[in-house]
Amino acid sequence: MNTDQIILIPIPALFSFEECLWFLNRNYDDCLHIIHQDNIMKAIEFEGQIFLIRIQENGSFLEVDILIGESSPESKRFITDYITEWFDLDRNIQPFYDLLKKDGRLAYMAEEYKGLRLLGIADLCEAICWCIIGQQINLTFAYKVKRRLIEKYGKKVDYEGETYYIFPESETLANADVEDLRAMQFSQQKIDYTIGTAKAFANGTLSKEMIKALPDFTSRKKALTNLKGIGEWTANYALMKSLKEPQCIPHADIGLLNALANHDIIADRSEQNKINAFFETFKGWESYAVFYLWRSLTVRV
DNA sequence: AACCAGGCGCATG
DNA sequence: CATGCGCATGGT
Repeated sequence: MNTDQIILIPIPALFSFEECLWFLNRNYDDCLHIIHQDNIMKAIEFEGQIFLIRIQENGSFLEVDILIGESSPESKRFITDYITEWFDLDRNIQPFYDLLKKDGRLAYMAEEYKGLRLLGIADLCEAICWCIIGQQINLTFAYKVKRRLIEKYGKKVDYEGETYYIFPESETLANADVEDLRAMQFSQQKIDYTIGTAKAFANGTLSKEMIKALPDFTSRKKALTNLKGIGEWTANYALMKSLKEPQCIPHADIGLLNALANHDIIADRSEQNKINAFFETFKGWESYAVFYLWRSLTVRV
């Protein structure tokens, strides 16, 4: 490959590409990336152009190959930033590991999940739509619905017999056909929420930059929950995945509650005081604690 | 075959 | 503010 098509990104301490890939894969069918033995491929868009990138480990670097798309200083900068954010490479997670090791129930995670990073969703609209799809249904089904939506409305690029998709533009979703969404097994409410969210992004009422610019966590959450279909759970999830806010707790998340119960942190779902006390000990790292608890739900064989 | 899913909005008390 | 209900349907 032409060296001009290659980007090398230094790997930070406490980073495991393999752990991250495994989490992205798990046992679900996510259509926004394709994972092979030792690399991951994904289509992303920059200035109206679709890029296909392949990421793999190369010594102490992540090697990014630009398989489709014009390599330029600008596009390389964009891709580097994109991957840095996606894999949360800029964060020093040592303080989180120090907290993990202090908690007898979770200390094992510092070894078993060593180097796992909070995987992000760069596009805020995508993160919210994904939440809406996933509300109150099982993940296997949620991924099916997501795939139907993306295959119908997303941009795509073909490469060596595979198709790589990009989450639909908010403008496209804002004008999505209600009957189509029903056929994809969106409930009527979720159609309203999804199109409403897409419209807010499309008409400029809402944007990631706008949310970022708000002064504090509470006001950022409030700006999201003002939208129909975005409750406490969705707002926390979206801020965690898209803005990488460190203090997100998707209260009432069924997976989180199950994980807390598995670790004997709570006995049943009503023990809010115990949940609060637990997260109090992870002050400033709540999102990471949640993410690692989610990780614990899928056992590696 | 009943019960559960990475919830939310709205109506009540 | 807290609780309860309908939504909607696949997965286990």
